[in-house]
Amino acid sequence: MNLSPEHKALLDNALIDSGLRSTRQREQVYGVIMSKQDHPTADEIYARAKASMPTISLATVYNCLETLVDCGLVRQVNFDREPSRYCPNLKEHAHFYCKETGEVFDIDLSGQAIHELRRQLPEGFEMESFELSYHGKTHSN
Amino acid sequence: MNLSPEHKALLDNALIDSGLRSTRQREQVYGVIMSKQDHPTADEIYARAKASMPTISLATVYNCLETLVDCGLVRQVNFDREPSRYCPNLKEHAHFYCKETGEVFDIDLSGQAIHELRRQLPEGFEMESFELSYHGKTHSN
DNA sequence: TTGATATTTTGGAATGATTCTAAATATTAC
DNA sequence: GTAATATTTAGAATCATTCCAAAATATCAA
Repeated sequence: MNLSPEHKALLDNALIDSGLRSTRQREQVYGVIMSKQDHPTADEIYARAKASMPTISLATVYNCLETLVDCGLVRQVNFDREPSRYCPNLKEHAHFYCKETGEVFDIDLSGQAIHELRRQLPEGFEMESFELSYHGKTHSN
Repeated sequence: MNLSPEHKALLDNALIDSGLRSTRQREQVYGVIMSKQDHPTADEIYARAKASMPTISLATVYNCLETLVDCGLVRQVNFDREPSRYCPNLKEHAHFYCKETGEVFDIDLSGQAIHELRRQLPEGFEMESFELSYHGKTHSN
């Protein structure tokens, strides 16, 4: 729900650019993702979306998520073969997965680090994107 | 099949260290993975293993793969939510996934790059492993 | 060897995230 | 408003993987 005017405009423009329609459900799903800085699964997004739109279906949540990812408004993040998670942070960044709690944290990457990553690719490999995930534990202090 | 004596010893030691038994099936599956420098899925490993052990079952292939991964003899590699692949290369390295052909390539990482990756983690994040995968296209020349 | 015991293998059923389907509904352009 | 098109929906289907319980095998001690 409560999508800020900026996000609403961002969404509408992205949809129009892709020749897609603006719908209540797409707004709702986008709103759910933008309104909390975490990494929910489709099920979690479904639960949050239903809170203020009780008729939305899980299939629609999946449809909307695919649309949002394709439009570049949301990032899909996978850890091993666990259910996909969705990330509102569009900056080039990495993720840290805590084995103890299952929590996921965004990790900022320095320009130097990103440069170094690109540097590793030999001739003939044309990178379009990369995914970097750390696994481990977090100290609670 | 045809597991080299070195690999056979490696496997047996690793199994004993973990309190597990050496079986024909574990040897077979390990042999299949070590005998070709690629990134097969469980299905592909099953097909290759059956060629010289027609009675092996898919469930056993999955069991053996889990064992080998747990023993640290083989790496499990995931791209998005595609079927898991298995990698004989135990060096710390990255993967390049070609969107056009579906091929997977090992990418060596310099010590500097690995150091830079570790450097990105703030206080309180204790890394145990990382996964880095590049997506893009490969020039064929 | 020969059991006795624990582990492993096996085929088939179960699971669970995701995708598909086809009908109902909403959005857009005129 | 109406026609044309896109989207939503509930439920069925998919498919990689895991679970199950029975049969086979490996290990160990005598």
